[in-house]
Amino acid sequence: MHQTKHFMEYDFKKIETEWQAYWATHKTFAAKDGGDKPKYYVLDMFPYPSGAGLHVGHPLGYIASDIIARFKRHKGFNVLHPMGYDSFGLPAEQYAIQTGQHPKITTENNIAVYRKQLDKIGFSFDWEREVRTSNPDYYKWTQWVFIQIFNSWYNKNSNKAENISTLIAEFESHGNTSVNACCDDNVKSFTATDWKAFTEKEQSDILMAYRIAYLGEAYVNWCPQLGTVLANDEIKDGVSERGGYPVERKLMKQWSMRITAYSQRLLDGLDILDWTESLKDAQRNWIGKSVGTSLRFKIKDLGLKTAVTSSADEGSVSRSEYIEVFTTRPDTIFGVSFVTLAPEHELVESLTTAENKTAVEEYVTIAKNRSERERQADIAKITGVFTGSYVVHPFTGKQVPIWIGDYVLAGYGTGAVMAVPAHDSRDYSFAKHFGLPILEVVQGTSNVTLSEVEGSYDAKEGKLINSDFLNGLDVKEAMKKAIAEIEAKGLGKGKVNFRLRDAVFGRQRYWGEPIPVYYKNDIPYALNESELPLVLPEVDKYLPTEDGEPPLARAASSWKHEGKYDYEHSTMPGWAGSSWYFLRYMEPHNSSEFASKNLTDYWKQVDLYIGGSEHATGHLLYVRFWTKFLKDLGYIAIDEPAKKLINQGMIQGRSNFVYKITDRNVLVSKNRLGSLLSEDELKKIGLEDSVYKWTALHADVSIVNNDILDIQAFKNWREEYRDAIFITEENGDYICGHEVEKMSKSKYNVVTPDDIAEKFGSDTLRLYEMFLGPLEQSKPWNTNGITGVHGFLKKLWRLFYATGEFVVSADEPTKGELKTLHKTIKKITEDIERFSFNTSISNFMICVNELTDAKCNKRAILEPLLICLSPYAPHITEELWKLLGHNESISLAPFPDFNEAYLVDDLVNYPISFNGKVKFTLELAATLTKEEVEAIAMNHENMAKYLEGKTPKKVIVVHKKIVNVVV
RNA sequence: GCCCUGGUGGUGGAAUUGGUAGACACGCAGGACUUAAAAUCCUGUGUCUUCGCGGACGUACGGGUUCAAGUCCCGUCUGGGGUACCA
Repeated sequence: MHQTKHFMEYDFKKIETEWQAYWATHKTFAAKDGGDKPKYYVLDMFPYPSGAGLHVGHPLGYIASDIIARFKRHKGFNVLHPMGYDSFGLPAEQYAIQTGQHPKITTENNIAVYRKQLDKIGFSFDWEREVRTSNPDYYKWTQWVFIQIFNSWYNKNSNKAENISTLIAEFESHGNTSVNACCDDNVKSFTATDWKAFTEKEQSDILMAYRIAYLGEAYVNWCPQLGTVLANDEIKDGVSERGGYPVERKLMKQWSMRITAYSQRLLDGLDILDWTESLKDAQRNWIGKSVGTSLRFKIKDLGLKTAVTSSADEGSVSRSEYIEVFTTRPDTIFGVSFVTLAPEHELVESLTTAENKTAVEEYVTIAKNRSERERQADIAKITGVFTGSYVVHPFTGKQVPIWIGDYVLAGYGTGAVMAVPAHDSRDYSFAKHFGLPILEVVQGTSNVTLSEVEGSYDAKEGKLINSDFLNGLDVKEAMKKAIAEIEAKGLGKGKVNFRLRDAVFGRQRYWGEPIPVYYKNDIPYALNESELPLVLPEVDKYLPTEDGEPPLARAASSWKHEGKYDYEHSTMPGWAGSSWYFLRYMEPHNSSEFASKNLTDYWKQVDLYIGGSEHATGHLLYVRFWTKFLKDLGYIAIDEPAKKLINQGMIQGRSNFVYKITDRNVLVSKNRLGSLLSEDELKKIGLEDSVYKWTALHADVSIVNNDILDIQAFKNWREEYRDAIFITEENGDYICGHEVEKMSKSKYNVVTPDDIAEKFGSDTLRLYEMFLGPLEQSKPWNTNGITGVHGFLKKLWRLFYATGEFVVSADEPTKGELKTLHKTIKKITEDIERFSFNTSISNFMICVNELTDAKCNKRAILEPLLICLSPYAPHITEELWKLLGHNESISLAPFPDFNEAYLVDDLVNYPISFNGKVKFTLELAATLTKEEVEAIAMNHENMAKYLEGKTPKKVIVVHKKIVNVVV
């Protein structure tokens, strides 16, 4: 008797460990490199194995992708579903700095923890293909890609990257005058003869200006405390994301990637991708294309000394007589009331008149030294200074003052703007602040003039006024005409600008890929492919050297190329390894190529990519860039890494609080706060009256159940509260407060998947995470409903064990049972295909509820149901599948076919509504025509009651849907 | 500020193309089984009103389109995410 009982219970722990072991030993989920089946590649965004391990938020996306992977296998696809680790990164390095432990050890330990946690959830990853970016046999190929990029230039004529040798050949035969490349702005022109006469160093410098991976001067976010450069997305609120240290702007020689060469293609590529519009919008904004025109303003000669510029320019006139601006609103040219230069603008000094010199110098010094952080802090503060000089308006001939303002950025456009305060809010604020004129030239549709409202009219709609030859035109026409006029007069030309900046590629850190470059006579050379990998050397400390060199400068003196030449001391940024990893999974153990062409051709691109939206503008732009680059050079056949992409929402933490009276060891239950305390209580805690101050303290969520604190557990948890007095509710409960916050250790609100798996099993965890709500929506974690999905699994189990023993019947299913099954197959398939996992679980619940009510234990129904459910709850379904007598894993079974015939209803339930409000319903034969339905409804006994003697104006019958009577 | 999202019972959420709002689950209340608890099962549960039948209201708010609006349009409020003067 006892044994039978043990058998009939759903023993998830035993089932789950056994099946996880089975999948591992049978390599059930290994992907095949080819075959007759169509391929399907499902990828999760690369995790960084942090020391804290996984919390319940992390697996959300993995569970979704795993369901898809398993579903696609049932549907007959050859599925590639790999996992690995983006294992270079700052936390392990910070830990190394603090403790001296090699980041490699830290990383390995963390990975071991991750792996154990992942295995427990029952994912169908092909672990044979695991990759780690910090392994030399992986980063060998990251370095190889770098060398390809270093050895390439971007040819605007062919509109793709080409090997640098084609550029050198062009230089040797024609110089650079007819080269149409993406390169540094200030490259001088030279002839073939010049080129041949240049020294090796000079040639190297020139080529550097063309390379797609190049060493250049760049303003970077320098973090002195970390001794490294940070990317924009590694900075939050002006301080480093990790560590929270201040960050300043600094001009440094840095390795960079000419991603800007790909701006237009990165933008265009978005159109064909099946990504969410919001994600695509984020990328579009980040790339920031603006179409406008360049325009030169002649500087009014006030007897200033001749301006000196560093760059030669096209055209016959020396640029020093002009200020060039970029504008997207050439139509507003007659509204220009001043011109503003960035403080760093090269003409600032020469344009400053003697009487303004002191003020300008003072301003420029302050503005230049203001760190990014300060500039962000008082963004609202308007600062600027007048130079004393003027330009001449190209159409009116009037003089226009030249100002300097730090709202103009040196790095965008030309570093100078034509200010139209009436139609640009930034110019408007500046003009208001300094009392400069505001000239209205666009009349909005509202007919309200600017003097009647505060602020500028920025919209690109309306008619031009006060604008000479543009008068009466609408904005669009005026733009065209203005550009035509500007071009005709030789003042400028139509131009496109991008907000996207080149990406800094060097980090002054230890724990990253060494950049495969060495320096000989001050010239950087890339390593030969045969010399890869350049292995990360050992160092005594993970800090910069005393004279500010990166940690790699600490490597043994023998760490030199050919024993003599210094290697580059910077390492690659975190995004290097993740920019191509999806390709390595296609052939992770290839030692002669990053992946062979026949395999990249077979797997092509990721069919479904799941990950967090925080990577919208970082990782996802870089991986698109590298993919396009590798395509250009012919290494791969596709130019977008992922066809479809879904962002899973964040799972936030739900923190609990207890309330402590200041200076007393007394904790007050939430609902008693601010209420009167009894005489007894006051006496106990030594207070005169019920007025007191209190603070909220985080309580560990694991000792709080439905906001009720386990007081004893709390005392055990916190030594200092062992003797605390608890002011509870009347029933003796201590109620905690709660708040939604980020899940983190310091807030004691972390829930790990292990906790859940221990209590309810991994199948329950998987179902519950999906049941919580739509995948893409953010939501706080809370276990309130978990018993519901756990109960569902038990109910499923009981379908097989209704009598206490495992019994299934071979009887023919009834019409009703078949309907239940096929309705479920249909819904589940639709739901999976639109990634609506929460509703599919509801549908499974409905199905099991109906089968339970029907007392159905028929094999013909339960077998297909198990297959449908197995992507969601793989362990329990494997077990029941085996008990049904199968020897092979359920994951190999084909998905059941859906048969519409079982769903056809004989009757339709027609709601009868009056003016849209439903009053009663009618069950009518599905075969009835619209007219018959109308006739039956109108003659129904209830009709008179609701018509209240009125004649219906109109009756609308929507076939098989609804009847609406208009009265 | 700008861009993107969301706002539906006590709670998580459902309603796929405009066609019975609140599926499914939690919680709560009552009941069955049990010495008791756990587990399981049954019934009820949007709000107001009514003894009840029923009726009225109801998808953030205000308008509109429509025979019919959670769904479409206009305006407002509000939660969350991204971005930071990009001319």
